Amino acid sequence: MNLLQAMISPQLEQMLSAKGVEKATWEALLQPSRESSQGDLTLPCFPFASILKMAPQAIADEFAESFPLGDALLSVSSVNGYLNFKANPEWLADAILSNKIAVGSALVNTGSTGEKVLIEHTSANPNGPFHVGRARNAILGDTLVRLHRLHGDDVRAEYYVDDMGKQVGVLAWALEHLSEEEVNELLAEREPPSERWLDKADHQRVRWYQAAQILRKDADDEKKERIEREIGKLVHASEHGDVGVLQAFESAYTPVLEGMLATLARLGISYDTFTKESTFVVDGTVAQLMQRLDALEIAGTAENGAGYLDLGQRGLKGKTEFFYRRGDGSSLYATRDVAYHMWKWGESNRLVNVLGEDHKLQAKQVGLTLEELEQQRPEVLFYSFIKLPEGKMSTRQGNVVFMDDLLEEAHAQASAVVRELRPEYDDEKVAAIAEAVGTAAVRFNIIKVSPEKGFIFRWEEALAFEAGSAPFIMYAHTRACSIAKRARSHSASNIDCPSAESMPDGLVDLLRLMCTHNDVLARSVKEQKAHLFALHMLELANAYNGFYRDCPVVRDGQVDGFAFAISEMARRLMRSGLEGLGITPIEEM
RNA sequence: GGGCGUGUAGCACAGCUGGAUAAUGCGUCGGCCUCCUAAGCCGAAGAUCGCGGGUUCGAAUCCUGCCACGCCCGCCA
Repeated sequence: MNLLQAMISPQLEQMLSAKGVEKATWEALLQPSRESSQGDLTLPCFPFASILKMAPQAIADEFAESFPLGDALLSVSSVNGYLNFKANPEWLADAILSNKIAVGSALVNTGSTGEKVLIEHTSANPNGPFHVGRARNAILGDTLVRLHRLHGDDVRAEYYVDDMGKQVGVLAWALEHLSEEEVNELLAEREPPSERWLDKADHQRVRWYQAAQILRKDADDEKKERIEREIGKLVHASEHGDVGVLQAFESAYTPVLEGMLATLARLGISYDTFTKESTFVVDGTVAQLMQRLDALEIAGTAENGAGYLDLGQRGLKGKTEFFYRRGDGSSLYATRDVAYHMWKWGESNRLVNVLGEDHKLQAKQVGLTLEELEQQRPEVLFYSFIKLPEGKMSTRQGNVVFMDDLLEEAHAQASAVVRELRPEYDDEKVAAIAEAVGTAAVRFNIIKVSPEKGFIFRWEEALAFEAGSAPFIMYAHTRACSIAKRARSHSASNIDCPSAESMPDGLVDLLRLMCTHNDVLARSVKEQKAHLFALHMLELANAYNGFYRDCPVVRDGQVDGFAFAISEMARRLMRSGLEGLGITPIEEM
């Protein structure tokens, strides 16, 4: 609790330095109490024992005895060598009601922190619809974008469009050379495409891509060779910046990308800018970059003229050669990525990338190369893949759960719940609630676990609507909304803060939690850990439910001005926090 | 073989810049709707923190060895 920490630190410093304990030795030790029953901040006194030649318990006793309480503290106690500081809830209430807790907005760039952040996420190859595995990137990335905005950073969400190279080349080749009948025949053994997505280009065109992949693997040798030659020619042309080929690629993938973006839009995910990979080839910066790399001390040349950096000299273990130019002189994906990052550094002063764990080595190579060019490396958030109980998801092989299908299913199940619980709602209202709840549940299920944890997708977990899920937080928010609606139609008493002794637990817990809200957000953004904030939002909702239980706002036609003011502040924090997680804060459900 | 990551109650997951009785959800068992939305609230049971060493006043957290799982080790993207 930074609010409290700022209050007691000067006093602590004075008392400890008088005893000869430097600030550096205790500052990091003062931390939030583990158990809320213990207090709000705790200082373990064990490390001081050897300096002061006293038992930890005795040190804690002495400080507890002499520490001045002032307005902010309710108590300072000594337990087993720990010094526990408990905030006075009256002081916390005052801090909350005098706007010391920032509510913020996840939807607009206020730039109040002065920090400019460019977050690149998703950047999926535009060759087919999003499956749940690929969507983890977008959900993680978009949540980071929103949390940074909520925190007050000036954020730009960027999608790097892979508009050249093999994947798009295969798609373009297939659309050019394969008829619908051929595609259907090649995919005859696969599950037929869903009727639902007949008019969605990502679902349609991916079949051409899949059919081509089958041909590349299973056709007779002569045909295989011919296909590889044709695709290779396209890829080669694209990598040399052939404008005609790049345009053909673009018309092949654009409808697919649009379909993918439509899926993401349903999840509330959008981008500020799209940058095409080919940009840096066409404008010559990649060629310039390769010349600069050639001149580096650690650069080397292979027999066929290919260029590489020996990153082993910079500490890279394992395979130390990083190739940035092929024997034919063309660039590689990673080379273009270096050029892209150099450009990005010109656009922003903090770079964050969201990448799958399979990109770890590549990101390291790009990072080391950037440093070699006297640039900084970006911050990277890696995530593990989402697997199906049957194994890994793969667009190529077709064993996937499509995001579009998951969202439909989520909507349907949420809809069934609303109809059962609120039979009085009309169809339109049910649909709106079901959409908000369904998409929120899907997002939250992914965001609440830490990214490096690989997890297995299970329908029943993705569609959980109970405690521990998005609807739990949404529900607490609707409670606050309905209280507000009711309170506004009654007369209210003055805002008089009750005495600390008369406050029920539910109120105290909520006050304390609200006072950590900004701390958690700051840490979440600093460390790029969205799940910390997600879990905090669950706690906030839980605390609001406790407040709801213990503190009636409207009683006997009279509004308790203080309780209402606290409820309103909690409602605003829940609202902006929900938006920060990409959840629509609906007012009824 | 090498590099990186993960391993915490039946299941899932937090904590991992060392600090008190390892937090939470699902599931299980028991209680609460004449009272601001019960998608809720209250309570109970359930954990050799993968295994073995080490450092420390103190280890789920740091070091080390081993085991299991995942990802990577292309002049692919």
